[in-house]
Amino acid sequence: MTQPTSAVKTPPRRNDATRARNEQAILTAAERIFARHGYRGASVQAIAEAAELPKSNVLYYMGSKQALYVRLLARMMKRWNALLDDISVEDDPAEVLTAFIERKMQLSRRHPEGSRLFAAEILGGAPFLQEYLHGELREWVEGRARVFEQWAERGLMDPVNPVWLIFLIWSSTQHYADFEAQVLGITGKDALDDADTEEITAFLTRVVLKGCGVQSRQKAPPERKMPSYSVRNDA
Amino acid sequence: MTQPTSAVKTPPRRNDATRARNEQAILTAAERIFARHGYRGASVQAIAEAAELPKSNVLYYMGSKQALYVRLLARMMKRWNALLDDISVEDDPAEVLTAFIERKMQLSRRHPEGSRLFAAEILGGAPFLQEYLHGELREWVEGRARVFEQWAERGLMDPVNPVWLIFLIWSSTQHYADFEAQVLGITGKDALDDADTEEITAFLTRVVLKGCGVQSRQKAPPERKMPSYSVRNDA
DNA sequence: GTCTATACAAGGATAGAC
DNA sequence: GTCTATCCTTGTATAGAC
Repeated sequence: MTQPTSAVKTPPRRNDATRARNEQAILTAAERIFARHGYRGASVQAIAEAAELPKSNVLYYMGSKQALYVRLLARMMKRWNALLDDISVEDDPAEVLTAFIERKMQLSRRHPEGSRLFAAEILGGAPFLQEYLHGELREWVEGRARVFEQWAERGLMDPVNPVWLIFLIWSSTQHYADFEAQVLGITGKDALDDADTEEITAFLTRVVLKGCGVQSRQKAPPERKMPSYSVRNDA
Repeated sequence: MTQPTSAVKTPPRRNDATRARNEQAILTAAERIFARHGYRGASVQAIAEAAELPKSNVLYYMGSKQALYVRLLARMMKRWNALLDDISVEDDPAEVLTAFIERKMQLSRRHPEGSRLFAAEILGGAPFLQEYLHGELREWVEGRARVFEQWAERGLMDPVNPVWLIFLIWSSTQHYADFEAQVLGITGKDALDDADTEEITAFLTRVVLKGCGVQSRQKAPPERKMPSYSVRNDA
């Protein structure tokens, strides 16, 4: 960014690719280390080793440990915001809630480290995310909550507290990323595959929709392929 | 333990009370610090300051940072086990699930720091709890799962995957301790009071029971006081 | 632009004074 | 039994060699 595009002296040339590659390696490694040990517990040394780079290289690229951490948090918030599209009273409750649960599950599944990074930040009292939680996110929740209330008034779902409902969806989906170690320990699996994820998504969708008495205003109820699991899936 | 009960020379006498008081202070302080920063991120220094004792005093009483941490984990597992009573097919599904959700909420509410300590441990890959997760806890889950399955066979509830159901209850209740910072940020509250906790418990009970088609084999359905919240409870 | 060498604070743990 | 002083490691960050 600081370099003119067509400088007379072009010393950094093939280094652009190196830089991009190194930055990527650092970000990926750091997300894992921060997720695992929290901000304080993570050491630049450990991040550097995971990225297979010298320690000072990490600081050279990222400026400081804190800058790196904040950058990762921002990246995760960006991913998060990407699936927070607007909804209106006119939308179909069943469809909206189904899509909500599905996307949230996918986010946790695609970015488990980022998910845990976020969790660790909140667990520690959210020192870097106070503003976000009290501002942007709160407004988003209130907007959705108002729509849920209107649906309830129109008899499209039970009159449940919409905020608790949002928390229910967040927590139950987030669980599979944040508590992965527990999930794997109990199920005896090495990892959850796509089939597991689909089954869990179907289960959560079913319970939430039925539990809140959500009506589909379209044709058939959107109850996805009946999640009556066929075989017990432990070790 | 190393001291004979009736030694001729009884040098430690009035110190017993001091010791008990100091140990208690350390355990309370350490639980908070470990919960907030994880095992690595927590420093003995910070724990000592929170307990208002010199650093080496903490190590003197507890032996080492790791011993202190393990002790706190064990204490939390003990609290946890205390509410894991046995159930049988003969029990009433609605009652059992209601009690389950209620107790789990109470545990998170009474011991939020312990709850977060546990969460941080799992988030970090559960290095100290591998055995517990793969052994004791797994067996407990399997036992309960079998009962849920039998209930489903008898038509007392829908044939949902019992393991996902247990995870749903764990995650949705745990959320209010672990993600407290987020919950407070979004609701605009300073803290959740007893009324909030009761309302949330009622909401979760309702959604889970209804969502899983749980039948009460007794008289009236155990739907606790209808949780149709009356007033929006944000700031 | 990259990395080795180093500065200086904070980490866990212990020896020894009181 | 308690706490000060100290050891050695590890932490973040930077200066300067290449």
